[in-house]
Amino acid sequence: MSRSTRFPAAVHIMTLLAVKQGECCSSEWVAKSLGTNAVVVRRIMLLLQNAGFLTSQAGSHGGAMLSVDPESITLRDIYDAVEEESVFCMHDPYPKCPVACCVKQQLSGLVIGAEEKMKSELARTKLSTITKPALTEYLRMLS
Amino acid sequence: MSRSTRFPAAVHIMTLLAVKQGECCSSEWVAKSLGTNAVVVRRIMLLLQNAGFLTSQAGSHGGAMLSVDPESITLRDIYDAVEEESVFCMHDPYPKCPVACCVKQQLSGLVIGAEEKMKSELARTKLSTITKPALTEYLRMLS
DNA sequence: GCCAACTGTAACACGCATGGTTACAGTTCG
DNA sequence: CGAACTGTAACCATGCGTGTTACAGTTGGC
Repeated sequence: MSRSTRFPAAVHIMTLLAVKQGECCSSEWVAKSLGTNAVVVRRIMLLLQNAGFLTSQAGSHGGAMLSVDPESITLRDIYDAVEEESVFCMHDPYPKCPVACCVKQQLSGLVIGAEEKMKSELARTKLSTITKPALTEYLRMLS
Repeated sequence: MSRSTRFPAAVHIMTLLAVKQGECCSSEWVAKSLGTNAVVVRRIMLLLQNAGFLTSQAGSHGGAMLSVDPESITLRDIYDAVEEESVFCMHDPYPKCPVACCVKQQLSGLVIGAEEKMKSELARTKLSTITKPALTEYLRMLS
């Protein structure tokens, strides 16, 4: 896979923390649900911490906890927190060709606009849209 | 660079052919403007041929020619022709965790929608929007 | 104070997509 | 026939993302 799975993983992490609201979750436990390694989870959690979406505590009985209301952030916020690269990658045309330069310049603006539309769509969905049904599923499993 | 430069390169190629409308352009010549190799150009040209956007002719004085009106196709058409992978890549969560499965299922639909918005934005721009100013630049260079 | 259970972080291996490059068979025109 | 092309295969280098191990630092409980 050439594209990053960080975004879906980050949403997954945030949802798990939301479901376990109030409890500290160890990266080991979270990694089980993601089907991956604890270190991978901690790497993504660091990005989410930098964005202020969760806090983590070292030491025994430590772990991570949500520090925002799922109602107050959107999928775009999560996307921006973990995915810095643009989905488009410009090539590097011959600088002395006027056609090449013209194309590059115009296209640059257009792809930024297109990517922005994608992010705007992500912004229309609150994290709670994901976490609420997940909580329901979780409670059903417990009973 | 992990993301593909095929889309910008393809738009660049189509623009060069539009500017040289009626003439056969060799992949060697196109490659100069792109700042890359002739084989790389031919690889992308094959995708554009499959989409019916250009035709190429083997043999001496061969090369490629545009086979569509720049007014009649959009950047989305070009994007779809050369870029098959989704920009989002789902992770593979632990299948027995109800939260994991719930997140994956919901997110799948949402990211498809977001990507569609991006493509829709590309569809708003005709190829001619790029080729017209490029032609102007080209003519200015000749004079 | 010590141990167990955590996080943070570095280091390295691995797989995979992309692009660069060379090579060569096939086609076409003069 | 030879020159100038395309189409295509083969191989390498590079970069990114992920998996994995290892280890220093922190915290709570005994």
